Amino acid sequence: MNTPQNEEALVARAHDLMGFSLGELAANYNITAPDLLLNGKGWSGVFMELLLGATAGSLAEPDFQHLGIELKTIPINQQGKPLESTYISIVPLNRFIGLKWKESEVYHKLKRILWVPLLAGKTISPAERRIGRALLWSPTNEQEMQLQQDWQELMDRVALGELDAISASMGKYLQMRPKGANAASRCWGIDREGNRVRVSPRGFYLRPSFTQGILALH
DNA sequence: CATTGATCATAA
DNA sequence: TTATGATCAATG
Repeated sequence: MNTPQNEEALVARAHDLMGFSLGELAANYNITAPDLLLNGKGWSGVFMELLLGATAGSLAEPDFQHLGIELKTIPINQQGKPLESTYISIVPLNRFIGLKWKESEVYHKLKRILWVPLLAGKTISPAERRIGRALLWSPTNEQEMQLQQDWQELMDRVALGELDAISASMGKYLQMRPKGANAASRCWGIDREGNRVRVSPRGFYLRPSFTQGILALH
């Protein structure tokens, strides 16, 4: 799939997909949707990248590199309410020295997002999910201030090596939670004395209360 | 029933 | 291992 050359083309392409189920669209590509969501958690996101022509692959950059736009699918119920939090990026546990908000991966991804709602639910298979109205979004000044505050509070703890003092209950909009294959996963981090140590990987997530406000705008 | 901590699939 | 894409499931 070729990549859209501008925002308008990207949004138009996303709107053309509205109303289709992922199974219907997958058939056009001779792709089979996973039977169970458990075994294909990320499938709908990857498939939407294909449909819309994303270019970043597994790079730590916005999906549409030339447009500076990040793509996020978001599961919603019939009332339009998000069913899950939204993963944004990995937490830099070992390369955060001097890191400023505007240089962070979180900021670069959050500054412009194409949200693609998927009508979902426990009884709806991946193939049965239907595409809703896509929405191109950027945080308001007020939202960005709060996001930055959340990020700073969490990263301050990281910088002090106080990972054990961080819980998912911190952060008004942006939270920090485990992000790994399992609880035994390890990456490099810093302890309170500044030593390199093995720690469990974390990720930044947007709370459903925040994304609900975004989707409710339209 | 919303939330927090844990988990699944895949690429390089 | 670190990154992408996310949702699961135990718990309060």
